[in-house]
Amino acid sequence: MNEVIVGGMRFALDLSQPLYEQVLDQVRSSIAKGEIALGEKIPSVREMAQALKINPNTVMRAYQELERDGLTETRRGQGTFITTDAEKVRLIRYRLAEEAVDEFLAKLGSLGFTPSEVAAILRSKGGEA
Amino acid sequence: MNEVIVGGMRFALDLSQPLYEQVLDQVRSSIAKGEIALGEKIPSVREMAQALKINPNTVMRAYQELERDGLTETRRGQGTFITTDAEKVRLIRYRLAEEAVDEFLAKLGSLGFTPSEVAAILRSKGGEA
DNA sequence: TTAAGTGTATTATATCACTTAATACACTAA
DNA sequence: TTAGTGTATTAAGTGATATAATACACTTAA
Repeated sequence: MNEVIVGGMRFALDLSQPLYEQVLDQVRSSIAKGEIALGEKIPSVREMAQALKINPNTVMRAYQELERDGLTETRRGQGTFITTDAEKVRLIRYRLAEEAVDEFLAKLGSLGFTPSEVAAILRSKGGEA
Repeated sequence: MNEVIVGGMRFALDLSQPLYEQVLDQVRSSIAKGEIALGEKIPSVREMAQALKINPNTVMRAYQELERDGLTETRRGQGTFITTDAEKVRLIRYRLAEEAVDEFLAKLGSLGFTPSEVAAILRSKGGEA
């Protein structure tokens, strides 16, 4: 398994993807799902790095991207905090969903599947869709 | 644009992805869509490389992966040909679709979307879904 | 037999993204 | 003052990707 729980978030890092992306995705996912309360402090760069056994610079890269997205606010000397703007979280969550949908439809389209065929596949997988 | 047509396939290479993957995806897509007839010969490694202005080794890597997937058959001294096994093409096409669906559902799930919400987003995008 | 065109293999080199390491600085709170 | 924050810098290493230059085995057709 190799799972680590830090700041209420579950990490299972592997080598299939850049580490900073995995950290970024996990934190973003926790925010989007509302598993972390707005305004809450997330683990410091050093604490996260030590817990995940990766370099602080790698954690920094993930944290900086979160701030660029507006999902976190960093306060020098204090730490990194989830934004208190619920609307911002909602918008980013929906934007990420749209990107995933577009990418998905493009990929299925490149395989020659029509929209109704896509719907049929989805029904056979995810329950009702 | 920077589009190139080779062997009836349209290529628009960029730097967002490995070149060999882009070549692989394009050829595979053409096969899956039936834009290339079964048993048909595709451009030689050297011809493709010259047309796309990339290294023959890079084309080779894409062609070898196609053969490993069973989508092509290579005949030393003759060239690379699309498989004549329609069932094999059908299976691989569906396998790729399933992979895309699983990845898509996982990503939306990590953002906290329920299956019905996913369906709603799809309806608002791709027509009916 | 020869020549041209196939797939294939090898070796070397270069570049880039990613990651680590070590260190230092600015700021905040106790 | 001290410990814990975010942040910046410089150096180094690794692996994937891509190119370059050659060479070899095979097939086809002249």
